[in-house]
Amino acid sequence: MKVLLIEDDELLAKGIHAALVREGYAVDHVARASEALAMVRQKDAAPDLVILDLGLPDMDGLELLPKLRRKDYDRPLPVLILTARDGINDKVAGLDSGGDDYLTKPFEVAELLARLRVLERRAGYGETAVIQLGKVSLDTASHRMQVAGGDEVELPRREFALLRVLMENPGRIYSREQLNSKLYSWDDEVASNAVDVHLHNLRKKTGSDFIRTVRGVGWLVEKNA
Amino acid sequence: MKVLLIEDDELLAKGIHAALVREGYAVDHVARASEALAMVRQKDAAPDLVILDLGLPDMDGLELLPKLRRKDYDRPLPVLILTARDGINDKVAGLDSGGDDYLTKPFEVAELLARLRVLERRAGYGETAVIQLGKVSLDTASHRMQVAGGDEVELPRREFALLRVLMENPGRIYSREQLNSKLYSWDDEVASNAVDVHLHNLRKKTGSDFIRTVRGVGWLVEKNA
DNA sequence: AGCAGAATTAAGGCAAAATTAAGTGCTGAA
DNA sequence: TTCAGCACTTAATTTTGCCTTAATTCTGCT
Repeated sequence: MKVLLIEDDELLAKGIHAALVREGYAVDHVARASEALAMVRQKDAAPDLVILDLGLPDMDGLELLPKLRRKDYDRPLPVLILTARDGINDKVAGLDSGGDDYLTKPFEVAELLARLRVLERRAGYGETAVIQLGKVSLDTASHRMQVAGGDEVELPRREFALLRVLMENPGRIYSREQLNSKLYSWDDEVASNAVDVHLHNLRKKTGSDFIRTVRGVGWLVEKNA
Repeated sequence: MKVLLIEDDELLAKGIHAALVREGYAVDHVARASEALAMVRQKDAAPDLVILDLGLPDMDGLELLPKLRRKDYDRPLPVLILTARDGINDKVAGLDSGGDDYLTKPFEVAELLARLRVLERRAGYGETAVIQLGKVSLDTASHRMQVAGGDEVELPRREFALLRVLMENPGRIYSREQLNSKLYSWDDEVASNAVDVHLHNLRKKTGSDFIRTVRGVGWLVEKNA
């Protein structure tokens, strides 16, 4: 699930960015309306959701909004609008009909995440309970995995967490440290090759070519097959 | 299934509370709107249904209604509204669209229970009164269970509540904390392995492979067989 | 060849879950 | 009102199987 974050306040952007990444979203961040339009027009890398802060330097946010939406999408592109708590609210509220939502600053990060989930659902991204990549599919509700017509296998906690991270962002390389921090809470960091072992055990189940190694950098699963 | 009862008449509240508990619901009871909002915001222990008496001391019930709903992001939160038989009815009826229901005082407890079941069903908890999964079927009205041509057994309250939660969302894993919050109300939280014991007793009746364990995560029943 | 990073393997510790049994309280019947 | 029986909780004990550790082998790169 790719999110385009349009926000010119560096600090705020950083915070939101971090929270989104932690939730497993892929995030593109831009600070100007023109860049935003460019991102939206990309063929294959277009975002699935937009978070738009009104009050950008180069264009009025409300002006940008219809342009974001106007593209020839197969889906409506849902926009979560961030706005200060003042008169602008009224205008924004009027826009709400479009399948978008808005949030007044200041807000809790948890609420932002919740609203995003609602938007996703409304836009027809059914609960992404099953991630399917190549011959491997992973059911995130039941923690079970299936390989190309084989039996369903239940994955233990850590293996599931690991595979989920990799499959939720196919094509992205995760370093050993990143995987460690995804699997372990900060206060129980692990001082050995536990991740390697879990990777090994996963590969026994997925087939050895599903998780690729990039020596010296990290691991990934391919975006397509 | 956890119900939040918002009612300032002590006597009435007591009666409803008892009836609900007898049915196997976990009940949280509050007398003021502010407390109600606090309950709804709880992460894992949020209620699944609300019974709201209009005419609270600290806030107009109709005012409270949208606030209740707004706070629940993941599912629509169904509300059963209790109201006196007078002019207010009209307004309430107008609100009905939201998937809620209302009941005019005085009413029979049996009717209240029936309406609750309707609300549950409408909110997508159980399609039907009988949930059937593999060789096990559960009648949510009579609390009876049947396994593959065996005899019908009546389940005790807690076992019923537990099995119901699991069977209403097959394929989904419930953690120990989640099950606890579904079975017990706030002021009665249990500090031991009661859930484990009920699971054990259920498995004696359903067969040991019907409820599956995901170690370190929780329990589930299979979506299909 | 040598080295660093990655893969493999096996074993032991340990936390989570299952099990059992006993005790408490409630309910309904005599 | 008392008593019997059931449901439920508590607590202690056993069992299970995941996770980590650590030692060793393998691989690709310089």
